[in-house]
Amino acid sequence: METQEQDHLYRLRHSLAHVLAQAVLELRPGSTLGFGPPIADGFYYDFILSEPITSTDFPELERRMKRILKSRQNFYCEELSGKEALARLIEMNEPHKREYAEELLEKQGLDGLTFYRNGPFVDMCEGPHVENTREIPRDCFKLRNVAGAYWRGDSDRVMMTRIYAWAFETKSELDEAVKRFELAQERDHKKLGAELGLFRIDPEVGRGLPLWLPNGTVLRDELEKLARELEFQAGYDRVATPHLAKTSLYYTSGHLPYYVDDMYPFMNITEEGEDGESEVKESYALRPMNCPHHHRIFASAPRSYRDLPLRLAEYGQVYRMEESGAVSGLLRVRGMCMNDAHIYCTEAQIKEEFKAVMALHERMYSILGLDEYHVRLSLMDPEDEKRADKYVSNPEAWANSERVLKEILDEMELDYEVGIGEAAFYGPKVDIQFHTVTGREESVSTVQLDFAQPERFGLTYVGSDGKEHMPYCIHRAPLSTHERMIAFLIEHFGGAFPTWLAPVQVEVITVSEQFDEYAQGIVDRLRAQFVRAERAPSTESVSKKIREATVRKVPNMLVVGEREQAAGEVMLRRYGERQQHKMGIEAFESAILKTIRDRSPEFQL
RNA sequence: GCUCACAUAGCUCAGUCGGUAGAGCACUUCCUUGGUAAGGAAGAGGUCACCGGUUCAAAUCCGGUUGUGAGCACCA
Repeated sequence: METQEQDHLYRLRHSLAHVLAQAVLELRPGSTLGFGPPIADGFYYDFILSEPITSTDFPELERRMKRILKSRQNFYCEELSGKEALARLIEMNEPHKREYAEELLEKQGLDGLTFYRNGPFVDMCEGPHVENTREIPRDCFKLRNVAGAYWRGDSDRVMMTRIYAWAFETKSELDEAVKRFELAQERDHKKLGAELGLFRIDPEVGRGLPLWLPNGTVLRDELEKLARELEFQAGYDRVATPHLAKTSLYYTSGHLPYYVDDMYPFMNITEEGEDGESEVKESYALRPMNCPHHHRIFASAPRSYRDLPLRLAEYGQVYRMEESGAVSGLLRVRGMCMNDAHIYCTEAQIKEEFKAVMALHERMYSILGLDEYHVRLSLMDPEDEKRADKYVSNPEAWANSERVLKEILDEMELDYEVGIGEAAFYGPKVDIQFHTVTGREESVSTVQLDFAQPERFGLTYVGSDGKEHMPYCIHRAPLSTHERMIAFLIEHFGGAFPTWLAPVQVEVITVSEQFDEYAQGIVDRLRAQFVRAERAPSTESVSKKIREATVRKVPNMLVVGEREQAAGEVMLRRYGERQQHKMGIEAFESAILKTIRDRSPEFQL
């Protein structure tokens, strides 16, 4: 039953895509078609338009679509032979459809193709569709936005105009989805980041180079503290390395030439040669990743199998010249600080270390309250295996590490999807995928088993047999970068962070100025215990001060007046709760210290 | 990088037909000492993103640049 419903929704969306195309061809005669599939929450259709369309044309398009729905058009399916299909597409003057048809017939060896007709509109399409447009409520869809999209998802091909739309079975489901989306936008990390004074991206400093404001810096510090503690317990050693290195380091690492487009241009120090020409004396690069520095630390001393696994950890700042259109808020930046570590181990230790890394992920995410993510095994696309610009050539090692990663995930009984073509240039990886509140998917963490770099760096350890062996390297960053992780945390909590993470943990609010001294005493003793407590300005009304603290999403408010002062008490008002709790100062202090120490999601009364 | 849209006070926004700029909040000062989401008053704050063009006159129209957003491509 449920799948039937879903099938019907699929057919409805798919049919609406044809209705949209029909309306667009009415409004912009001479336009040609790309693809128009159903997607989550609706559908889209791609066009090459004879005249541009913008969202100001949406009312007119929607009117036309409704008229088409009302006109009770039947959907007819027609099967044509390959020859007939191509002839039809030529006649229809649909070059992109024709290109795709040729590919389907030649490469995939199909005998024929189906066409669907409804009213005057004909489209080459697999179907399925509804039987008649009257099955589609006239108020169950809404045009959403217009965007550019490359034909066949290929940036070397033409850019088409894509019109997105929402579509559901009923108007109420549509309204709900639109409402949900609008609410999600309220949680957008860019919006909350500005409102809560967490970070700012200043064009004067540079695109994708966020400035961390005091409140946001608290989030970074707390995350670093979390990582330091859990990684200490997991046997990591902390190191610290510079943000740049000689360019030659990246030749050794193999990042050049694969990665050069993502690196800031090199800093060349020149000197005038004997011929008067200036020549490059030294060249430095801002690092796009931390691994080469860590590899040099591994190489800084002779290593024995007794030293392994060696786990080198650092919150390392890296810089990547992301393309201008990719940069967005904190999600895609050009300067970022990564919860990085490299684990050097023997072949026999790989599985145990990898599993420990996955377990560390789970522990960190459970503390942060993040439970909506999925695991992706990212493999190379076999079609691109030979492409030297895409993947390091070492078929045996690729196959080997692919097998090991699969075995580990299966042994851990983790649910995971497989992402073909998502591998790193030097090996397959396990990615942890999150969705933003508005539905965009991003990798938060990447775990990689690296066979290539230890070899390129000539890393070795002396085994129990007295001979030199090459270590394996596991790259991991469970807390991602500060930038991306904090973007997700802001959206996850809607800016209302749990006490341990909150920039201001306690706001002390006096009923009137005469209790300022009492309030200051509370602030002082909490701050002495490293609780981030503040006193609200004393010249405002109580209501105003409560509103201010609420708007700033401070998790704990303490209201104090005559009654509290007399009894040595505080009145605790938690963010989002109306119920208040009266308690002694000592009781509050020990409760909040425990809440912070345990990183508890709720205040422990 | 590509397509489209947008850019007015710290923030959210208004500004009609082209006639040299406005509100609320925030900020500063004063009054108010108030018991649970905005107490009152006054003040200050702008090269209307930038550069150029059209015009007697440009926030407004045109072109370019930069930045931002959505989407596409990219994403160790």
